[in-house]
Amino acid sequence: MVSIVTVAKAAGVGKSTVSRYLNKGYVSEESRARIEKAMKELGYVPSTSGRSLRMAKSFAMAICVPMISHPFFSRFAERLESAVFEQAGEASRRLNQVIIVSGNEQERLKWLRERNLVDGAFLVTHEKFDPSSYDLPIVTVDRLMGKEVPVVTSDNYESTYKALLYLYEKGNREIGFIGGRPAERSEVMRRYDAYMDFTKEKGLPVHAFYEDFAHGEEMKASSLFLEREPRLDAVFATSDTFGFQTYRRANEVGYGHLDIVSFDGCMDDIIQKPLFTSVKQDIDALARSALGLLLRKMNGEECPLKVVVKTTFRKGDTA
Amino acid sequence: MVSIVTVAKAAGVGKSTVSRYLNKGYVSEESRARIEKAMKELGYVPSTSGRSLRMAKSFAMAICVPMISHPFFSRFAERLESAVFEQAGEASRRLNQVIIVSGNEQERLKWLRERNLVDGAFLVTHEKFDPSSYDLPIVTVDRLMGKEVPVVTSDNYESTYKALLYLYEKGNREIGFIGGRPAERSEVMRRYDAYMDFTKEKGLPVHAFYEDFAHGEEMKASSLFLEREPRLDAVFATSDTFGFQTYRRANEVGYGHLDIVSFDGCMDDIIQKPLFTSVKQDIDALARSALGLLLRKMNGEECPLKVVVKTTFRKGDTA
DNA sequence: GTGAAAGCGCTAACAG
DNA sequence: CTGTTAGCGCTTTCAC
Repeated sequence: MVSIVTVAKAAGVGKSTVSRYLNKGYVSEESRARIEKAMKELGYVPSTSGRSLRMAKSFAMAICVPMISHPFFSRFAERLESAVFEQAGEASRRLNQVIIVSGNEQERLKWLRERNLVDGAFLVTHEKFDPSSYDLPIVTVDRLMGKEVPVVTSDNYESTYKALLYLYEKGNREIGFIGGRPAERSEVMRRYDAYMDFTKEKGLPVHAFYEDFAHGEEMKASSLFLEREPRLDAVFATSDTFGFQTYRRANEVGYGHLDIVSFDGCMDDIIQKPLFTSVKQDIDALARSALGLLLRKMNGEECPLKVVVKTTFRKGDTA
Repeated sequence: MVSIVTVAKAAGVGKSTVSRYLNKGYVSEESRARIEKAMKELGYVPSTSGRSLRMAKSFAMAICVPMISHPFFSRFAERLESAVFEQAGEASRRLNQVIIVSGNEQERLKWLRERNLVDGAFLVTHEKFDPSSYDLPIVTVDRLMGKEVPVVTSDNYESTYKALLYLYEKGNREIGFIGGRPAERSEVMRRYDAYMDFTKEKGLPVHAFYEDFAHGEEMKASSLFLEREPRLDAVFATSDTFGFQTYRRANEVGYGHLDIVSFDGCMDDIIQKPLFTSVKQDIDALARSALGLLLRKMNGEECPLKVVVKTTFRKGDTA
């Protein structure tokens, strides 16, 4: 294997000079040129294990999601992964790999942490969890974990409010709300706040179905909801999965016309028809922001505690 | 940090004895007890970076998929990840982590390989690719890469044939076939073979739409297909996404009754209604088999070149 | 600016 | 069965 020593010999310098070159330390123009030449010729690539051992870092990070097969989570993971790879660079000492943890957050993260297999983590879960139990830089998406843990989120309140206004201005007066209530404090709850405020302000009746469903129970929830609320003319759903199931169920039971707006708007490539009218989260921006925050945290830099990413309203076929 | 030396001292033995203990070498009952005690008390956890450096291995593997947000791929990744974590064990030197590569297979795998960041890889892609360009143990799902690369796959031919027979026995005589034709040699093609054989044997007309679509083009393809074939009474789709889009499109244009069977059957949790009549792949078994093969390959053990996993036929609402 | 040397945690000879 | 030793590739003092 071609190591730093091989390069040093070929370039006729000491190995620490090569290391310094790699780490942007002071190196003369002369040495720099010879080192670069040697590296190119030998096809040198720095060894991550060497660095890891020496620096007690892994250059890897974990992304924890409840279920990787959920549309939003898988897309988030996808964007995050690209973002990490882009900034990894050629011979740098930046973050290299993303390890996906799907479910079992506590156990897996503990395991990875103990072995120094990750330098930081993103939490996109709602699992009950004590952040202080790990001394590991953490950034969450949507989840509020306390003053020290930065969170990246969408403008949940404003965009939900706007979507409701849209439904209202179309003439709807019986507007329902369906969604999963997070078990832990989460920015996602702002969507519910917006609904409650909106209905109050406009003097509309409240038709909310907001409980702690597991992912995968959307179908059941939607059925119950429509059964309980037989006179809605519109529904705001906190996720595509809820929106889709409500749409399906309404068709199935011949509910009559129902305007539907869903939050997320990330399933356009799977369900192209009907195109859901949605509040689209900017998943790419969420992922990039989250990465930015984590990198800062890991470097001990100043780090904002909250980043809000703008959503866009996309009119589709369902409202 | 508590290392092997800390443990050795506490136990009053040499560090190589501890190492031997860890690696199932010869250790006296006496030493074993003292080491175990010391480890427990100190909360020792072996360092992966130390091992990686010494053994020139990463204990990580890559799973390459075209798109992690595709239902089948994300579920496969999920199962694989659990399987890996289960066998990782307490203080073992087995595979530890799964690194997901979504898209950009060539570039990313090269990058990971150069840095010794993976010991092996699963390929679930159809990207054009020369396996010999990496000296890395590889196992594929469905894809045929040559005599040295083991493949895990479902009983594509038999199960497709059975599904077609089912449609036939329901009385259908105009049975269509829609699917994406893999760019590279793939076991998936056996589904098409089965269709061609079946129609020939039964003397049925061929209505096949089988081209090299990208993931995400299912909707367009289904529309074109139904336009071109206005008289079908049944369709066999090579994936849930194709099946779903065909179903949607047929409803949309008032196609008339159409029995649909889809391959995969992995979207039941997203699209619970209608429940698709499907040939369900046993994703968990596929993942476990693939892992088994890769582990063998990585250990240089004897390794079967092909493992076929049984599917099950599940009658739903669509046929 | 640069090189020599130490050492991160581990495994694998090797000699006992 | 066990301890000593060397060394994986790297970064980081510390003198020069």
